[in-house]
Formats: sequence, C-alpha cells, structure tokens
Amino acid sequence: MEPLSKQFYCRNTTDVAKELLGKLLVRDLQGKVMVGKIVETEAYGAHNDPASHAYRRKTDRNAVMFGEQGHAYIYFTYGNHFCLNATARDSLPAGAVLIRAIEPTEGIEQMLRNRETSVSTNIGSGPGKLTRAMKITMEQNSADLCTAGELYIAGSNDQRNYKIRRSSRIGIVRGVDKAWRFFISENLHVSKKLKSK
DNA sequence: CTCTCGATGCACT
DNA sequence: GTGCATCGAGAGA
Repeated sequence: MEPLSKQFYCRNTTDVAKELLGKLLVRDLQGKVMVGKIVETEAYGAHNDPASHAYRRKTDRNAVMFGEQGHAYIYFTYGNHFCLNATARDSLPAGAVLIRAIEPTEGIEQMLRNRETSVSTNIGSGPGKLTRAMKITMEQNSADLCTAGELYIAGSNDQRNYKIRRSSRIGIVRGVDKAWRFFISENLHVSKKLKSK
C-alpha cells in the first residue's frame, strides 16, 4: 500500500476532503496492520471558518493545522475521545480534514478488541470510535501521513464510482452554512435529525 | 427503530 | 467558569 503524496494535501481543503473518500487509513502496530476505507470526512479551514480550531489564532493545541500538509492533527475532546485529521490547505494559513468514519477492511479482530465490543457493523462509524479501534492517541499527533510508518493514508485499487454526497458539518453550532461534510451515501445511515436541518 | 441525557477532561475566555 | 469537530446507555414507540 502506497501512501498518498504530500502534493495530494497541498490543495483546497474541501477538495482534499472530498477526494479522501475511498482512500485507505492504515495503522501499523509493530507489524499488526489495521486498515479501513474512509467513508466520511469534514473540511475545517482557518480564519474563514468559525467552526475551525484554527479560526482565531495559532495555539499549542492547533499548531499542527498551521504546519506542513499531510500530517496528522489529533485532539482530545469531550473528556473521552480523540479525533483524527489530516492537514490540508493551499493558500490559507491553516486547514485540516476530519476523518469521521471508516469501513474496516483488514485487522477487524484487533479493532473489535480495542473497542471492547463484538458488534462489527459500527466499528469505525464515528470520529471517536475509529481512533479507539485503531489505538490512535496524542502520541500520533503530527505524524507524517505521507510515509509508510505507524499511521498513514494510502491510495486504493477500488475504482468504483462512488456516489458522493455532501451536507452541513456535524456537532457544530457556528459555520453551519458551509456544506463541508462529504460521505459515501451507500455506506451511511442519515438520521431524520440531520435531514431536517 | 428514535430520541434524550450524562460522563468526562482540557483548551480557551 | 464555559463549551465543546462525541459516545453509549436507557427509555419510549
């Protein structure tokens, strides 16, 4: 599995978010490999985006969003969960793509153990769930996603023509006007609540 | 199936 | 002190 190049991430953040759909998230724990197909993403910008961590200024937490493209930006939230982003931007000072959901393709047994569940249908259906399943924590923050190390994103041989849908982002109150969430519709359940928004 | 609600810890005001 | 880029249990339908 070949990592995506840095150039892939040096473009408009929303374009990168859309094109990460169908790509493979790879977690290598000393040879024990877990892989999942990315099926849901969200783009977060800089001073142009009130929902973004990088909206106001560079701080210790969001510094990676202002750094080199193609790196992991990870943060801890709601007292329990880690969320994984890939830094991506062109002319703006900061930007990242939140990986919201994966569909496991390899190492499923290991992911189930990490999640402490036997329900295989929703292993990676949420940003906090997929980091738990793949043992992704702050230790991987700023990791280079363009080299085949412990965490990276690879291209896929699956050339199916996905139906890509987009909507407002989830779990935010500001910036709801931007349709910067992208997902592969056949894989995701869209609740009534979201439809009515 | 749908919806509500509390847990939880840290960054930032 | 306030507010989260969330999750899962539990109740109701």
